[in-house]
Amino acid sequence: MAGGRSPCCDKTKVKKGPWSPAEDIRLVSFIQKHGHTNWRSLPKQAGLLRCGKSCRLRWINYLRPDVKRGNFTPEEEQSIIHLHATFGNKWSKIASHLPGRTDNEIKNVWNTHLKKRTLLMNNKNQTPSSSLASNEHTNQEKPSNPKATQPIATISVEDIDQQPSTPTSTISCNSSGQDKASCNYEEDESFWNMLEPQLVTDHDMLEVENWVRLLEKELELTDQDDQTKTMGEEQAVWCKISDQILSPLWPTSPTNFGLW
DNA sequence: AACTACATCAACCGCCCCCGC
DNA sequence: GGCGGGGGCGGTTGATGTAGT
Repeated sequence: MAGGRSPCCDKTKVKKGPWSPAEDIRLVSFIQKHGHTNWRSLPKQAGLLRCGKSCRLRWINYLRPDVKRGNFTPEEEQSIIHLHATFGNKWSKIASHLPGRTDNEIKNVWNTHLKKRTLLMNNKNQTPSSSLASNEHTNQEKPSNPKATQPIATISVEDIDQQPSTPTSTISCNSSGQDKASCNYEEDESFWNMLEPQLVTDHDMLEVENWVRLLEKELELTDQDDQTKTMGEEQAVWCKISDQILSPLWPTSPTNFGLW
């Protein structure tokens, strides 16, 4: 890097740290309308004081509608162990075998849980359990297209509810507004359909714009408020978005939400 | 109840790869 | 073929939550 390439953004003019609900909404609505052809210019176009890379990370890891939230199932954990044995620290490669899971999430799970577990196993001179071996064939070579597979796991509302709630991880598949029934959205073809590129009509655009405007108005998330709201207030606002507005719409009624 | 240590995970940083010019 | 820019990846950090004393 001698000679120095230009930094991806002006570090003095970008906001760092946890994302606020208002920023999330801005990013989601912008990507819904325009997609993400250029991450570097996206923050400026979307009116975000963020680095393009930060936007990309936020979208990929948390805001994408197909991101699976909640605890990893034992099957997923075993898959990660096996895939790590095969690929090493190639987290994106491992993630490609686990639909809905991100490399960052997998990396975290490995570093916090699975690494220790495998070390313990190795110390005890044990091979992974027989159940693990039986899972090997079912999980190791998962096609990257999740549509072509059986669901690798079923996320239940209870699973998700067990997660510590953080104000920065909220536009997610959290159907807390629903009953305690499990959320088998992966089996729902409409869920996967919404991930496919679709023709965007003017009517769709209008609906999204209206939806975002309604949200911002209802929650008083105007630009002016962005500057003045305290973090606590933002968290409260975000709980409101998550519990009252997003949850009933997403993912059970993706068509209500947007354009995918 | 207060304090400390440990665990978790979202986010940042910097390097590398790929692709277009 | 070389160069530059953008995107992607992996390592690391720091804030926050939780358990233990």
